[in-house]
Amino acid sequence: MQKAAYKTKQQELLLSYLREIQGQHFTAEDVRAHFEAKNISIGIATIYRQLEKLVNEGKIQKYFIDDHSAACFEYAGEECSKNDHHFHLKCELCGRLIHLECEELEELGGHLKTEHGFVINPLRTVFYGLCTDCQNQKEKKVKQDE
Amino acid sequence: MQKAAYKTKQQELLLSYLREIQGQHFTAEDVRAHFEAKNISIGIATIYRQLEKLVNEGKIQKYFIDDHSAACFEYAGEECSKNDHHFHLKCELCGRLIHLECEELEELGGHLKTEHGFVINPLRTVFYGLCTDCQNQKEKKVKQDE
DNA sequence: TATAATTTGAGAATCGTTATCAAATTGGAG
DNA sequence: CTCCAATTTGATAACGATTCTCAAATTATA
Repeated sequence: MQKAAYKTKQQELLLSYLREIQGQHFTAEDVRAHFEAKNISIGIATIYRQLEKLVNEGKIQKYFIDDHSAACFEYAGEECSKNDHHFHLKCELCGRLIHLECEELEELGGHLKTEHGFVINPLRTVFYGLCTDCQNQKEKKVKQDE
Repeated sequence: MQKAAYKTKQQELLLSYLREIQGQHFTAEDVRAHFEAKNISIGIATIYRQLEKLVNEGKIQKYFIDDHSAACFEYAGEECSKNDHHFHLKCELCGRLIHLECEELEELGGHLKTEHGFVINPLRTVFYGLCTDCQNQKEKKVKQDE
């Protein structure tokens, strides 16, 4: 038996905010700050609860980007959230999170499945490394240090 | 100027333990528990400090596997620690962490570099998904629920 | 409008990790 | 060996993100 779901003001407020910032990454604290700035009071516990619910429903994604810092969420939109299988690249230097849609990367899933018996979850998997800009910056820095 | 490095008992104890569990994953807490069991007292702060130092020296690797749970370390051995570029698969159901050495996966690095200008860091990147065993278990469970 | 189910939110609790700082240890120099 | 300065240790406090608790508020329903 499913729990009956009660609709609340807080849930609606959150959803409408998500639509506003569609495609952007945000933390629970970002949400809290947004509503505080608008003089709307929503408890942080409620925010975490609702975000978790939305994650479980597949409506938003949750990423663990930085070591032990805040979890990062993303609302990709009503339609694409379930079918959109893009991967994420995270630059370890500038912190940028890059969306990546790539056939070759999708093939990777097939390879892991057939050769290693592992079914990858693109919603959860993040590739860490250096983006183009930061590679250049790093080179410069190394030269400076020499 | 480099800080002079003083050798301490605690450092030696830690290193010899690392050699014991070479290739296995462990947390700071695991280390503490190990020494407690042997009635050797090493402060948790020291363990964290030494592990961090070894990470910076490239002697051990640090992984962020589970959401906000403890960081996971690994000592791959004196020789190979720097060249060893294996990836990790993490099963979201049973929590198992799987080492994966795979040429095709190494090619992935080349592709990301040439096509997307992104240099991947295998030490940091973890593939999430389901291992073979858990795929089967999950199927069973789904059937049960129907 | 009364009732029961559900959600909220303030604040406490948790947990891994880092910071603090006095006390202990280390490695040289004399 | 002994003294000294540099470094490391460890108990404990602090931290920050998140979860828990539970009474009060809100919601759907009869």
